[in-house]
Amino acid sequence: MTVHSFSVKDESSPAPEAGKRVLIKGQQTKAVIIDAALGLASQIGLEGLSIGAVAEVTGMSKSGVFAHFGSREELQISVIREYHDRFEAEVFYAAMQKPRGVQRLQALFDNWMVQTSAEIDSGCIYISGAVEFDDRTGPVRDALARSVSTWQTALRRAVELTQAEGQLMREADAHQIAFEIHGLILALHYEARFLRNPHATERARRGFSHILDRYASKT
Amino acid sequence: MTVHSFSVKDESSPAPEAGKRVLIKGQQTKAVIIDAALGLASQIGLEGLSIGAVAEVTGMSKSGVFAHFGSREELQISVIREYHDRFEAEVFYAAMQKPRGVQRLQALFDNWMVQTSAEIDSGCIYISGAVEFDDRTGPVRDALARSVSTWQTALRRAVELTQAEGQLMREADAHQIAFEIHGLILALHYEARFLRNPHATERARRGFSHILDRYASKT
DNA sequence: TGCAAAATAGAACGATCGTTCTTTTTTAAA
DNA sequence: TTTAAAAAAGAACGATCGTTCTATTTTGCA
Repeated sequence: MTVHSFSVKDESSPAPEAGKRVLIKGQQTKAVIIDAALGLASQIGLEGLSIGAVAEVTGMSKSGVFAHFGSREELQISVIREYHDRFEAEVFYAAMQKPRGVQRLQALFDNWMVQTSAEIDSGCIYISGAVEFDDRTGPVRDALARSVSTWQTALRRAVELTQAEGQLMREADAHQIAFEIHGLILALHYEARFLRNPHATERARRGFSHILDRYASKT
Repeated sequence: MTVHSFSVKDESSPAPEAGKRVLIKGQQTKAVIIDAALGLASQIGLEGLSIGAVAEVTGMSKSGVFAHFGSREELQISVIREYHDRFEAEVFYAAMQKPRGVQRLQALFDNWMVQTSAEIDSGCIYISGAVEFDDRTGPVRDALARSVSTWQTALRRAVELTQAEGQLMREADAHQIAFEIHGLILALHYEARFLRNPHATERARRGFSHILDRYASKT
């Protein structure tokens, strides 16, 4: 209820005073664990994420890691939450400083591209997770689907704002536009990460401008 | 060398006479196993595929299943090969009876859509496998990448034929067109399978016609 | 029908998994 | 500095994994 935002902000923690150390030791460690777990999950997927591997990376014992979460599922959900927050910050909020309309939409797409095919390792949890959990049920799948849906809604709103600004056809279906944009990101992820195609980024970029052209308001 | 075809046909088996039983018992069983394994892999992925699960589904013992392949990797590769063959038959060859050009391209896309989001269970191994193996190396990844590349080449050829027929701009980059089409299929898979969005099929279809429009030869 | 070969089963291996329980160490407030 | 709580480690559990080895059954040709 309080967790997923993308534009709706609320603080659920006990209001930390600025500049003051409020994290007790356990919470610091937990943050380190989640960071390591996110790194691992980005490479080998949420399903491949094992507590033993996280323990090894962080230099802790398995039970030490486990104690912070109580179950592997809770660890996975924490990773999803962390990814959500970073995605929100680096893709969504980073684009919000652009003026609404096509500039902001372009910034969202650019940031999304970076997040999806970042040079080093990464790999997008929203994409790998969708494949891993599309046949499963349970809290992990729910958390993932909710996070993805939140982002999709935010993207669609950006499209609608662009329409409202008169830079995209008002009659167009924003869902359809968002669907086609999503496809470009997925193709980028597929080609860049799996097939190691160096032209993928340029193709996605051109595809996006094709979409803008197609739905451009006829002046 | 002899295995991946997509338009180049050659027989590597010892020429079975029509209508005659040539499969020795073991090969029949192997075919049953691969069929079951493909079904499992379509649901839980190539990485989730376990010999124990295949044994249970087929009513055999683990070692009985294992003996046919010698390793789990070989089983995975066999599954990829089987998927390749079915994909080729149901998507590629099924569309080859259409006249070259936009009709054939449309048929390829339609067949591909069915293969990707078939109502019941399924799930496309080319998509899930790409996510599972994008950070790995080895023979399984190689087999998968080779099979996908073969299909992409076939798709691109169909685009080029459509250009040659004068139904798509000759100046357009066939790679770019294939990239955008691929994106629609990936978005369809994502939305239909993970998010259970019932409108995904229609959106993919419309996206495809948008691509045809955009690259249409200016008459 | 007999018989070698092929196919399958069964048991066991080491490894890794998530999890539980117990013990030790570390933390942070009094 | 004392002390109770929090954090972390350590050992062990049952389960499952791929694989190996040996024994049994089934096949298909002579």
